[in-house]
Amino acid sequence: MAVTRHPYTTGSGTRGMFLSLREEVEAALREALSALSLPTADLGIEEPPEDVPAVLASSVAFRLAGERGAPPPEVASEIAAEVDVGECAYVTDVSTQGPYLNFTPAEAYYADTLTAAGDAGYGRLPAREESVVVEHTSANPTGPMHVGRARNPIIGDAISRTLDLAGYDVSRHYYVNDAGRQIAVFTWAAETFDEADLPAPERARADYDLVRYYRKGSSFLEDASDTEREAAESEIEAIMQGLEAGDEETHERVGRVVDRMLAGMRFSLDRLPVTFDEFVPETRFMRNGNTETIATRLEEDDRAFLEDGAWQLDLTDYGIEKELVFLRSDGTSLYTTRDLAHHEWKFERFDRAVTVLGEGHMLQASQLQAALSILGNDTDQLTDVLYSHVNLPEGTMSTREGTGVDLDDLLDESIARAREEVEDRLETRIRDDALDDGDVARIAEQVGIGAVRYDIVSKQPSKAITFEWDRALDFEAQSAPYVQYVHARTCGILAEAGLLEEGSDATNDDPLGALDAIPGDERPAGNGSERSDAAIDVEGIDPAVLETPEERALLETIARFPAAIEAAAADLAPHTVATYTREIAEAFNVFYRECPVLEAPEEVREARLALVVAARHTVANALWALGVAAPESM
RNA sequence: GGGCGUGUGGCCUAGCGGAGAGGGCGAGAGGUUCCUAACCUCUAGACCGCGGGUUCGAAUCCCGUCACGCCCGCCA
Repeated sequence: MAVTRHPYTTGSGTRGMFLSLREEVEAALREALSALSLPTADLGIEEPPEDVPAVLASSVAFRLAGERGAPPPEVASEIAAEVDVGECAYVTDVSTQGPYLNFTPAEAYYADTLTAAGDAGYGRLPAREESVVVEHTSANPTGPMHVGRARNPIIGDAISRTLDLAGYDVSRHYYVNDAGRQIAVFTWAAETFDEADLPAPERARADYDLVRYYRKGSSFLEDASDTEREAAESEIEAIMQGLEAGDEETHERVGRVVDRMLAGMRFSLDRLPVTFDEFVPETRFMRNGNTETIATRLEEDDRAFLEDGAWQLDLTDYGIEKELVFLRSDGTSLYTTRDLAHHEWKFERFDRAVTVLGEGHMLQASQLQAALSILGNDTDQLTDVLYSHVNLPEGTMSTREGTGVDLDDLLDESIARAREEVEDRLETRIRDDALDDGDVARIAEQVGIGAVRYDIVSKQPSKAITFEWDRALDFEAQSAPYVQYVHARTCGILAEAGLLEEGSDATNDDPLGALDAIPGDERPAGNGSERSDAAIDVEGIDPAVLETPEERALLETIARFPAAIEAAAADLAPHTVATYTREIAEAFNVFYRECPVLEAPEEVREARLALVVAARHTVANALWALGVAAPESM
């Protein structure tokens, strides 16, 4: 019996029909080329343009034309004649179109896709025995999160989710900078200045409260007289020395301020929602002596030298002109020295480490990699994902100077605009499902937050973004609501068919409850028990009745989802998942227009309902990977 | 000055060696007695910054050049 069902399934996930198809095509093509005594190094597998009725194609004939002494189309025919798809479960035919070989999927390709995507966990790849720690955000605890760095948690969280779906064992870390001069200044300022001399906080929250002291301290140091400054500097210096020496009282003083600040900042992150498995304090690596050990080990390297009393590392061997200072002349460590200890700690606990950081840290990051290598680590374990900061039209955003847009303000504004949108549409709404105030609030939250996240995650991190309100908060097509709407539409149909409990995600007054549509930190697991779901019995369904081009195109798009996750995980490129969501949303909308579901004849109706279920799972899980809510109604 | 990154229709963006360069916004024209029109269809608009090169084939690779961004602290 030919095994056509989930041939690559292990554990709870499946790699999907598209990847299976690709492997079959590769094998069949390789075999044909061998039979013709042609090289098989480059098979030229690619996805054909939209109007070509094939799922995969090959352009090998171009490359082999010279060797074969015949024009590419002729070589293509020759190869096609040799290809045997008899053993393939998912390929039914190979044909040529000029120099191209086109592979047509078999009926089982569509049938198995419909079955696989009937699982609520569709898109989850089989578990790998590989742990990854994703470090992201790690913003200095000196003030509220602002938009300039907002790409970090959003990209970092999407990478974490995508790796998770792809089968990795993922941990999310926030590395807390609770050492160093900035924090010493902050602690000194918080203990020194009087609340009465400060402006009112912008919000009643610890981070907005405390940042006033930090800003006050910074401006004081700029404007102070020499004697005032010297007095302040000696206190700041004392804090830094205390931290370096592992002094318990200093650590507590700093900790009080940092912990409060961080607790405040976490409110902003929770709204996205972005959460962490662990907050790793930088001082841990000073207190446990590892930073000191690192410095000692570095001193022993030939590339280390002492200049002006400071220990440095010559990194020209690694193509880095700028030497790395790892011990100041006063014997204290620097950020990178501690980060070295931090990374060795990560390497001991995880197979791989991914760090999401702003482009400004690039030199720093390459110095870190070089030094890690000198210390004998395998730096292939570490990958940096760099993003370009979000700037204002008038310049950069700065916590210290108080220039910039707070993330909270952006989210508030986005939700407010989304709410206006929902209310405007209420009047012309056709669907008879009587949204109540709770629904309006829920939808505004899901759409407002989703739009911000989607806007950021859908772009390549390396591209610069200049922040403009209207552009960031555009709810028109090619934004989160476009995709979210498709999910709501699938749910609408399923609810109408009695396959979904209507409004199941909308029945609470808790403002955070709106976030439940993202199954919290529960992952698409495969049992679908965490949320209302349409149980469809795929057994009695004949997928062959799904024969219109729109149905086929939608199924083909659904079939590619696991491959899209795999590629996004391999490249650490969640924006490609966003591109995918756009494609499936488009395919669904065309299907929706052309193919009535509920009014269709019995057999077609059942099959189309199964297709809607499959589309829903795919869209929901793709949005999950991006950290964008999937509303059941809007 | 050096290093890294980015340059795709008026604006934003995908594609990063192969089939007339996809989308979206904006502009123009249509579509709803029918599962939610936050939707769909059509039209106009691009010598993929510029100049060379490699290749059967370049937006994609290489070299040069220009523009913009970031970095070049005993800061983080």
